[in-house]
Amino acid sequence: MPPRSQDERPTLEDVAAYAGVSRSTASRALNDDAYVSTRSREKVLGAARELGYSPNQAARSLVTRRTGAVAVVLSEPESKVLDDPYFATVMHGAYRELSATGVQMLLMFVDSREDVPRTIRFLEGGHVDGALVFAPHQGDPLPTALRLLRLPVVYGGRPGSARRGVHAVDFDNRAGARLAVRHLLSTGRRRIATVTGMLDHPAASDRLAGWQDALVEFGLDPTGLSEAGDFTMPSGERAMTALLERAPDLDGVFAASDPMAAGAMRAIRAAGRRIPDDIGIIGFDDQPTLAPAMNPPLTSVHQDPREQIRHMVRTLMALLAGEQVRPDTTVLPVTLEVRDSA
Amino acid sequence: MPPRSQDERPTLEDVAAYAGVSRSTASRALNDDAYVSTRSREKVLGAARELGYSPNQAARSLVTRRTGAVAVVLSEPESKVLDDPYFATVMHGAYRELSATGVQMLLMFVDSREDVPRTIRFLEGGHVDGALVFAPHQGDPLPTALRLLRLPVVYGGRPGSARRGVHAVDFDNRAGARLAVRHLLSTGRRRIATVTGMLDHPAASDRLAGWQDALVEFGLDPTGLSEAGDFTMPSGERAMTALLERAPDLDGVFAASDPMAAGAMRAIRAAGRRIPDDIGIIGFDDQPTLAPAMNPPLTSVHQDPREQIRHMVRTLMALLAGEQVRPDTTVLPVTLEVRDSA
DNA sequence: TCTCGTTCTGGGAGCGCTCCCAGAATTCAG
DNA sequence: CTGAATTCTGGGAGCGCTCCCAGAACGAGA
Repeated sequence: MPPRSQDERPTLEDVAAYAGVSRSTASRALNDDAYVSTRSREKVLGAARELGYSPNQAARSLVTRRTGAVAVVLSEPESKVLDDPYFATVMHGAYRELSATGVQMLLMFVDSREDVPRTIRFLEGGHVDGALVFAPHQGDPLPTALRLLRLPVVYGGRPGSARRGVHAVDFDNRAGARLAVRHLLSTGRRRIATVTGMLDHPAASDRLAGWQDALVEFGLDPTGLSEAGDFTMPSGERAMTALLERAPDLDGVFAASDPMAAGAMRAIRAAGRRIPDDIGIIGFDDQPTLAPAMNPPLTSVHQDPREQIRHMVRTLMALLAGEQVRPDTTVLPVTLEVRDSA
Repeated sequence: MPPRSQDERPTLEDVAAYAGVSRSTASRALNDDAYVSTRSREKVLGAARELGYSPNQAARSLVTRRTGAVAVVLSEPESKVLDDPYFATVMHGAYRELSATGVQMLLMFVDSREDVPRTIRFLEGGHVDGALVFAPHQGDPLPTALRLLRLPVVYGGRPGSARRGVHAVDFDNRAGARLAVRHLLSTGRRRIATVTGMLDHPAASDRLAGWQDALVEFGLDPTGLSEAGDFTMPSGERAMTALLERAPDLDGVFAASDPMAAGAMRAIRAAGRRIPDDIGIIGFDDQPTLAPAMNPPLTSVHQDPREQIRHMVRTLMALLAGEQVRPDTTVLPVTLEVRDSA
């Protein structure tokens, strides 16, 4: 064996030679397998430290057929990902949870249909051991495509093209909406409208359903009090303007997202109505940069993305460990964060 | 060679056999090397498509000593990353740019000093070919640690522990601040305060310097009109309250971030002053979810993170291609987005 | 026709690791 | 003290790929 030059990375062979043992023993010591004497183990660990050894991941995964990496896939149009701090939280949380288990995180964005084949090709290319997927839209082709892969996948949120038999971790959007509307009702309001998100989005339709639940259970008629937005601020403003025109007597609004609530507030103000005196308003998501910064601070339904990602990672890890996990959707609770807007 | 079972991934050998050529020829065809006949190339490409072949990245990088992956490192305390849509934009932009050149993106967060050794170990472990690093704090140990690695690195923003000889892409924070203050001056305001970010952050001190520049060049005295915040909303409110107490006659504020501007607005309102009538206010970053959503919509210094990441990726790619790029800091221009707050 | 240069092809080696297996060293019971 | 069980070790094979090199095929010019 030729002596290895200074600036080349040491290999397992080098560590073994330095420790005076064989390659096999060195490997066993470093991966703490059984059947290694304390003496050898210590020599190997010492040698590794001294030489600054770090295993070549490529060589390792070539033989183990494991990459030690997991993909986090965000299937959302660009604007959504950019504007929504929820995704930043998710990414950060995923990183924390994954790196705690020694797994690397690969980020992938799927902006449009054209990105799907590339993404599939990558995922089936054996670059990752599993995937955490956020693909909330009804028509999203990704979940269908993923079905055909033999790759462990856990979804964040109910996947739009939801078939049975997938692992998913969702928030209780419906209960959250009920919570918001009941709070408005409890302050004496009776004409409560809603601005919905895109209804091909399960979270949006769940929130709409929750709003309706609460009104109906109180004996109120929801007809004509719902207007569609697309989760963005301008859409909230537009929808609210329409609602105010249609039902000038309304005294409460539940917006299915915080930015839409912000838009709605502008419309309300433009119509010369006061918040919360004339109209109470509640958002959803409790975005930490937005909701408390608004004027007045926005009452909003709070969810914990960190908790969601923790569940997702735990499930994926169990799957990777070969455990037989029953495919199911875990539903996480949400709470109401009361501020000044209602 | 035993026949490969249905559910195993095809290898290059399989593709070659299917196409009736050798492994070498198949490899050349797929990597479009020179010296492959059109006939063979077509047969190989057809076989690959038919078998659903995708190369084993581990095997490839074992021999090429290239991983085809780049790390994006965010060295910021958790809260900052969570709250700042800037980072979401950066991540998304980085993904776009990198995947366009066929490079995978690995995300890493460095929340605290304890994360540094783990990060270094990973980066020197040969998992990635290079790194894009955002490490803005003065005392951040990461840049120093990275110096010792033979790994191509490009910084986003002037690295805090800035030594000469690194590649970096920064925004013109100082000019941006001047722009903001000059705008306030142009509307007749003369008592213009500033709420700064953490001053161990180069961007914060540059913005402070720009504010001072503009006042001094106009013959005004900046003394006593600056108060430190930490880029967050509560800190903006606190700083503004202090400023109003100290200088009740002030008629303009330049906040070094949008959330601080939001906080400052609350303080101004709490003091019974009107925006922009009594006091004009300008932020920095032009956060798309925040600035236009505020009441009144916030005038803010606009920067384009996408442009920054594009530059960074381009530089890193040149470095990886072995080009001799002179280490230097590229400074990108910023503009003023005028809305209603000033 | 034969040569020579060019284009193209296939086999072998080897990247750094893990896993298997045979055999050496050690322990322990009888 | 012997023979088995147990613990430990080292060498070989091979993961799937790229790269090198020798040689085959194919022209064009003598």
